Amino acid sequence: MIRLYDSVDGEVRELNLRDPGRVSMYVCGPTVDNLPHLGHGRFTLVWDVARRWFTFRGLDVNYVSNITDIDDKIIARSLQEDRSTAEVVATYEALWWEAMDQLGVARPDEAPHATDYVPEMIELISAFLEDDIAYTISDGVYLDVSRVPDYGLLAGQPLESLRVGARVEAVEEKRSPLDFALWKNAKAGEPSWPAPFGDGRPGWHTECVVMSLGLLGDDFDLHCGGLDLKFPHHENERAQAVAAGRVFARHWSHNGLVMVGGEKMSKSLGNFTSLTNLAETSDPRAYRLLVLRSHYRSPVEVTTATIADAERALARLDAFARRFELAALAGDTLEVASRREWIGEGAALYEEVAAVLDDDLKTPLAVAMLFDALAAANTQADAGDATGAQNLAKAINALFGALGLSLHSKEDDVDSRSADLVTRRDAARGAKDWAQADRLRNELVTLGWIVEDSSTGTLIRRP
RNA sequence: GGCGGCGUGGCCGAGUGGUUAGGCAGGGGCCUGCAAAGCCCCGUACUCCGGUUCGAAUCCGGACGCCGCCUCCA
Repeated sequence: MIRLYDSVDGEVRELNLRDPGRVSMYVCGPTVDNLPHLGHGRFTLVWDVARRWFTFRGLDVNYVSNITDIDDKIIARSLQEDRSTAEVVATYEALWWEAMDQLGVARPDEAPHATDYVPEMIELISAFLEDDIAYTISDGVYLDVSRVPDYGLLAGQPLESLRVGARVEAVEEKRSPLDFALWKNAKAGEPSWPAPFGDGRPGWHTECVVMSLGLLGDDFDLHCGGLDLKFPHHENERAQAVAAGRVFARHWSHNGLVMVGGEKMSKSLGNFTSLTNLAETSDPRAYRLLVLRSHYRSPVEVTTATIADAERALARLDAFARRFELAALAGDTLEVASRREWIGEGAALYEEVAAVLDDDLKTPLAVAMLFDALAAANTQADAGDATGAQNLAKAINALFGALGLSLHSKEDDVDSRSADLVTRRDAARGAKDWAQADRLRNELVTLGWIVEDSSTGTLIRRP
């Protein structure tokens, strides 16, 4: 039984699935108008972990996450870069998937593009106009939120208090400042699609409702995204579904934001670090570990210091993997618990970790338990209980793998010159010729190796 | 102004009515020819003021500070 916080109820409750054993989840994806930043990294990591965990527990997960490929920002970028919106989209979408691969975020089962769903959006908007739920003004078509029962459900506020808080009205013709654009009339030089209510392009809130319902069907299980999308984006998605008489998401879940210097990281504040830059300056697994060590709903401060902290913790995990010769897990294939062996203390560990992860994905607790288990396995091995330690180590590896974190004990390619130096050093050490052994060690260090002595002789690895 | 959330040891970051979260850093020890790496051990913290309680960092009230959303944002 999986329990998860629901953003509408404001409490943790059992994940009540439409079809038992199957999870349909929709995660609001990026607008590809710029380099993906750490905030995007967090939401993709958080929901990747959720997906992996559900799968690990034997649920059949259908994971859909969109790519927004038409939007004001994309148009602005195409003007700025003096090339077509299609080229802008191609560039930044490629960078997006590259960043996802580097983070070890598994590809969604489906990654729909907004522009592939324009006919469906037009159909929906036409129906709204027919029912007078939407209205046309000079620059486009808007949804009349007063026609939507329970508008404000996600915001946790009634329509009236939202209206009071609404900021400067951009379009005075709107009936209410809260009414939002379903369709934006085409301007010269902008991409547009023909529609009975005028050529133009879809508003942001319309694509997600069409794609989520289209691919997952009515009453799908889980709608996820960053906390900053809760209102108005998700509110407006839901408003359209309700207005169309469709049953929308059974559960809503939102991840906390990435903070930098106490402020939210965002495109609009311009205080972002790109994932591309992160991958260049650190082991991408460090960010996953950092994300796992904070609860998904909490804000997390990401700095070079906290990333470096995670990298050092990772070094310890890697050393553990080397000691127990653990297989590298957590690739593109999602792990499933039933395919692994759980023996002795490993089985007990799995029970404990599963209990906290099933309960609102308490990854920080799970990670703490895994570190405790790591120390226990080391102690057992030191005491000579190789079998017990190995069982525990395998479980630890499998559970980190379940969360998408690979403890890789990868072998570095050793060139013949280095291999020769290793052989000669072992010979020198055998002959207790310490001066020669130290000289050979220095040579290896100069070649960029970390040199370690072991019971089987000199070991070298890359930093 | 409305709604939501937060304030924990040097840093990051969990959790909880009374037993050490965990990681990193730091200290000690083991191993080692010396190193390196690794392993083991060590921290008694919870913004402030009241209250409830045998007992609160954990519950309640208040204060102060901070953050998010109400505008595009993951």
